Amino acid sequence: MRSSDLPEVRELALFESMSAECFESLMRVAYLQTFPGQLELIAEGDPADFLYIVIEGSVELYAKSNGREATMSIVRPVGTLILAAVLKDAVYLMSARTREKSKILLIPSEDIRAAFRQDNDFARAIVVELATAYRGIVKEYKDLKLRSSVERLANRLLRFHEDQGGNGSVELPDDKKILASQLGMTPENLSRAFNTLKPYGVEVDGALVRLTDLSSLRRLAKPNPLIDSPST
Amino acid sequence: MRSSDLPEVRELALFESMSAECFESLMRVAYLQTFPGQLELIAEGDPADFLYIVIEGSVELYAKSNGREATMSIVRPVGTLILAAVLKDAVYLMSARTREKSKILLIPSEDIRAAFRQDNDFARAIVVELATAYRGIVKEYKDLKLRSSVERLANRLLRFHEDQGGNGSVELPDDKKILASQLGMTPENLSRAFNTLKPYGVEVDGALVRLTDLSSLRRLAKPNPLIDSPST
DNA sequence: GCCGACGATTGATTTTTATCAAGCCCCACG
DNA sequence: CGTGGGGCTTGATAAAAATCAATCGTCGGC
Repeated sequence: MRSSDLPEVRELALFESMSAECFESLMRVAYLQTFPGQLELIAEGDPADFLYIVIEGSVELYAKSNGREATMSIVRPVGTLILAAVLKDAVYLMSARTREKSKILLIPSEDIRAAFRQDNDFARAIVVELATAYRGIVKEYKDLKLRSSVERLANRLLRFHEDQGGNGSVELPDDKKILASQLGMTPENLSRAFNTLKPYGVEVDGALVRLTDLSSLRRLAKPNPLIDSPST
Repeated sequence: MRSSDLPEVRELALFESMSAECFESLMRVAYLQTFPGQLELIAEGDPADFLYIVIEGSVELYAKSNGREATMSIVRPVGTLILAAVLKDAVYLMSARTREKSKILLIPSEDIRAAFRQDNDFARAIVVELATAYRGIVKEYKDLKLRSSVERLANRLLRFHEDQGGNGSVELPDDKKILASQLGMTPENLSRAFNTLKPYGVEVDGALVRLTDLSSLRRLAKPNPLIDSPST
């Protein structure tokens, strides 16, 4: 494919400082594919053959062990999956499935590693990307270790609220089932957690949540920038 | 200080491919200091002024929120703390305290970032270090999200056992209080978890644990290389 | 050598969370 | 149009984990 097909990829922080030459040669070996929904793109344990970049749609990263399964995160356009495995030439630690029909760019990992060796600016961009990803998961780990499930939900709602402009209402971006798994609880418990938050001005109507008493919700949630702010 | 003072630092994966020149100039601005035990080196939220490298002793990384506190990890010689914050020029997400009298090398973060800009081999070494750290915490997050506390303990014991040569007995590297916090449980619950493992051949005597029925313990723990193996 | 602090353990109890079961609603599909 | 399945909720119950309280033992400091 040609790089002109995907200006938005070129604008990714990961690629924008890359030399034109390197970028072109990466794009030449890349595949742009459209996948149906609910398709397993990656199974954990498989060798990392490709770097995946979500162009349209969305992808769920999840992990399994014994019979259990947990959603790790949702990747939306334009975002990359599992850069760390690609760089280390290791196996994937997480599985990935499309949530809906999605357009994905696949770049062979050997070519990513070659570009990383050749292009110093690219190597530096990767460092920033990895450092950001690392700090992101540190925050999620703290969230899970230091808070109860009701607190996690309250803080997540406040974060959504801020992301969405902060006008008192929130649109849940995914199914409640997935939200529950992201927050480390069962769907039943998520439902009950919403009920617990009712006295704090949380009114649920399907995917729409109204926050009618923010100060009281904040008092309960005690949001912490070192856990909740998106990119500190 | 002179680089000849610390051959073991030069041998760190992070520094070994660095140019002699860059390494020398980093070492010139570095401080080697000895701290007493139980001293708070870093408070989360502070700007990342230094990269810390543990030369002797050990350092506990922990996080706080509301009243609660959780141990994130223990760094032993020769290991680095909070590289990601240094590279992003951000605030620390975790606090750090010495566990015992410890010798620490401090390198101003601005100098680390300068070296990262100048020395391409160093930039690449950082990528590997960060990717490894990222995958490490992904595993811990999976551990916490997908297993019960007894399973976490069983798997941790099996990992210690392997690290220590696998001769049927295990020496716990830290206080049980810290082990409990690392595993995401209270000390009381750790004690009870050891008791529930007794039928699986786990005999505790202080910091010494004897594993007398490995196959039965493994059957319970169901170790998973994508969670438990140190550096996959 | 004694005291006090702290780690560890145990028991009793409460809180939190998961599991099991049933029912509702809505939408896609025949 | 009806029907079936999936997402969601609710209730009842069970399991897991935390909390509170008390005790024991050890070790360092006075």
